[in-house]
Amino acid sequence: MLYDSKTCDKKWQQIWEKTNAFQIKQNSLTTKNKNNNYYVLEMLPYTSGSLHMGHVSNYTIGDIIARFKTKQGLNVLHPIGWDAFGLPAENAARNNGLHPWDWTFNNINEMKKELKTLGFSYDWSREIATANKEYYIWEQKLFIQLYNKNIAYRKNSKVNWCNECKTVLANEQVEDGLCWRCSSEVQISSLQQWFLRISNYSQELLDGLDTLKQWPQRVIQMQRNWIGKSSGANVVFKLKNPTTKQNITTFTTRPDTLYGVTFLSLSINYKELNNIITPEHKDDVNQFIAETKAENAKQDRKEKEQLGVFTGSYAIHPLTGNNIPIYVANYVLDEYGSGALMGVPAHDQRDYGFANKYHINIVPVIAPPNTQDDDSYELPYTEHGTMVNSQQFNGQTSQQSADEIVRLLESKGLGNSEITYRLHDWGISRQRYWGTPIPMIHCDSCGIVPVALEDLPVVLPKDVSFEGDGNPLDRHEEFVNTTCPKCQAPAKRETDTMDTFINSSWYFLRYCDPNNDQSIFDKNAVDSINPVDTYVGGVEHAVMHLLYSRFFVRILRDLGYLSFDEPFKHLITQGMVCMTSYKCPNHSWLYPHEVDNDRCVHCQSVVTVGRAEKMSKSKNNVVNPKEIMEQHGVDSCRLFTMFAGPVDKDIQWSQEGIEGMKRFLGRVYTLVVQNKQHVQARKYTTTNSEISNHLLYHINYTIKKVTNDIESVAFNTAIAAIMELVNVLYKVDTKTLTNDDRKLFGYAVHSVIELLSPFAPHICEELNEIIDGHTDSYQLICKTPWLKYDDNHTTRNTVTIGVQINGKMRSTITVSADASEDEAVKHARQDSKILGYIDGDGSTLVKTIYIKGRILNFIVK
RNA sequence: GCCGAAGUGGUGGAAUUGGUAGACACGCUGGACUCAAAAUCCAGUGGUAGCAAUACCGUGGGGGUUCGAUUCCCCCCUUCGGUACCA
Repeated sequence: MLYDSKTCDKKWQQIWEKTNAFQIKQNSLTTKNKNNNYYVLEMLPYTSGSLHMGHVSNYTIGDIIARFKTKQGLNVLHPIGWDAFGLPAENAARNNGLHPWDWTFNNINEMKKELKTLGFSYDWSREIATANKEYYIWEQKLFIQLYNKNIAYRKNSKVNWCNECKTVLANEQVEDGLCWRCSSEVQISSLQQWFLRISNYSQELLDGLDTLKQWPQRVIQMQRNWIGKSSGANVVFKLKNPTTKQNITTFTTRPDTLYGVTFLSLSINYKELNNIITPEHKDDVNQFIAETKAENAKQDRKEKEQLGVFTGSYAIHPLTGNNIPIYVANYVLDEYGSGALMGVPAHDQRDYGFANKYHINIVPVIAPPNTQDDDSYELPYTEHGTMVNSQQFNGQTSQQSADEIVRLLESKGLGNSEITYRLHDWGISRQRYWGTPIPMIHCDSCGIVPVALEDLPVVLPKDVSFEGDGNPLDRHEEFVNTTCPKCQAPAKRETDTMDTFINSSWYFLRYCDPNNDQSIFDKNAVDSINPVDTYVGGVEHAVMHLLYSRFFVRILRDLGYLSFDEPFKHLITQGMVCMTSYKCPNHSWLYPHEVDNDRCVHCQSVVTVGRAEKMSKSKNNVVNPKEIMEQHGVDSCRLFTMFAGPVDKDIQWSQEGIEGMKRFLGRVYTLVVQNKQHVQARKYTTTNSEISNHLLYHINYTIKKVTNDIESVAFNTAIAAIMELVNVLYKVDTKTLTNDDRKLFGYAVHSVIELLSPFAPHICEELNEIIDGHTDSYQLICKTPWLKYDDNHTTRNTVTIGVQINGKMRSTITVSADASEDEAVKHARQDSKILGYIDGDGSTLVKTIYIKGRILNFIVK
């Protein structure tokens, strides 16, 4: 190895920093420059303590694009910051006695140091941390505006409650229905909490998905299903012996199946339930409810058997007047629809199972199309078809009948058409310390009153105690006790803080104007470079973070802060970095370096080698980026994570793999340094010699391939193409070349550095300096323009195509790229193997299929 | 459970959108260089049979469409991500 990655990495990182190579000028963020501005963003890191390989791969993807777009002449914004609020900081405080503030900012310092040794092209002057009051003041101001517009509101909602710890538990803190800390049983209790009306935007968030042409289809699909629009109808069932004035309203997406309703089922929390159960069924139903609640608290997501119990009451079918038994069932959701379902066992899988179990009637009302009267068909039949057993609708198609049945119900006042969404309002209250304080005050006489704007920010106090139960803010007298802004009477401050997803729903806008202390951000600056052109992050954020950000941009738009609809134009979701785990029978999980030849280095026991899975500290299957950088250099590591596979797939860490990358970089270094004179004398010329044509093809083909592959985020194949070019250049014997061809060869070698520079920026800067450092025109390679290609030289003149007999590969022929079918057939007929099949005994050629440049297929009989 | 993905040699992966399966790497084998090793360079490398030419098999499993399927359709298996208070 001729070059020393350690000193080289550091040298260029310092030069980039000293020359402010990646800072973008604030005055360039004006809508006049919109076409020349480009925004590359990676999801902001949570301040967990140290970087892991997932971060490295995430930020490398963004960095490659940022460097590529810069070389293409665009004005690139590439910022970084910290997602600093959240539960883990509070857990650290309880476990280690470290204040969340200290824990978080120590972590930021450490991670920042590590990030800087990776040489990413960040504009560090725009760094933000969401736990700073300069950041969260704007969330508080916004919250008050949303409260005044009735987008923020309070309602009762359920939480996991641990009676032992006297605290609300996150879902993550509940294990098998038990508190993770004290293992006591978790209760579900109800609290007044703050919500944002994201449901007002359900339809718009759904429609917006159609405009996101550069998002992965799977993410679009997940969001679409998450919003979960269904069109259908409300159907009202009156009670047979009314014990309450309330009718039961059910929601159905299939009003066409109404005549097949043979039971109703209610959720265990149905509000009128007590009035519906008959006295003789009370004990059964109450026992069932208790069992179901216990079962639900377990939170395992295994398949649960559909269970129910009869209430003793009957409803009246709105069209037939039949008696319909009413059940309570464990599979009815109370958040969706009205908490009541109409059961149509003949045409719904779940209802069918339920009816069979409890011996309820099954009445088919839709037959598959073209079914004869005496045909039998399998139930449940869930498709559309022809109406049967449905009075005047018999014989019609079910699609047509659906509308007519709804109209009939409407005329009787027993139903209406309705659109529902699965998406429900966003609960943003957290009964926790480490978050943005919700700027509200509870006054005995005035009720809920927003904090006066001039009193913002409501600063999160530092002097809190984590000894004791619940939210530390509740015990902070100074914080809690305040005066009502309206009547000046003593009042209590809201102690709930905001969900951290709020912090990450708008940070990308603040980067555009991070130091503004007059306003959340300058509208012109934000409009000049948004939506974010390329956004890179994990697919685990497909729904929540990415949906909340889309919601926030719409809120801000409607308040006049910006003038676009969608936050992210192109979304790249990257996979996880995985690693094999090793377990020793005596020493539990081992680090990779504790394993030698599948044996534990401590006790020589044979270790269990697990499948590669997400790197996690608990399994010791982690590699520390810091050590890798020191051992192998930044560029090898970047190259490995990008070469290991497509960016959106999980990659498996491998020691051998990174050594291979190091070897490749060594080859590049040697190639350039050994041919220094030719590269310095480089010139793009053509002499029409064989070698000249050969080089021209490879130069232009590779530039085109790498350019297109970066545009389509296929970094693994881009790197492979550069490797191929390097292999080709190694085979050239420069001694036999003419002077002109040698200059072209120099150009080819130089193009390797240019093309590789977004991927391996440090070594390419070094080589660029070795070649051109002494010249007047020298500039950093991160600033030199991206290479152009000549499309006349990106394809070969001759191609080798396959020759098939009846679709089976039998031979290949080499013909000119645009050879006609006749020419190709003529060539193939000179091949004795082929000839044997075509003109062999008893075989006749019946058809020839020729696809230019691809395949020649003879069909013989 | 529900929603969304993935499955190709010993390994990671490639395959211009239905057209030569295995590019590029890792590993392995052999060779060159060396007193030797490392490093480097060169060559070979899907499986089975064969000295070879070649033949057959082969993209998680089973079926289908097609002259031709890793690619399109149906069924199944396994693994992973999300599931609204982890971020």
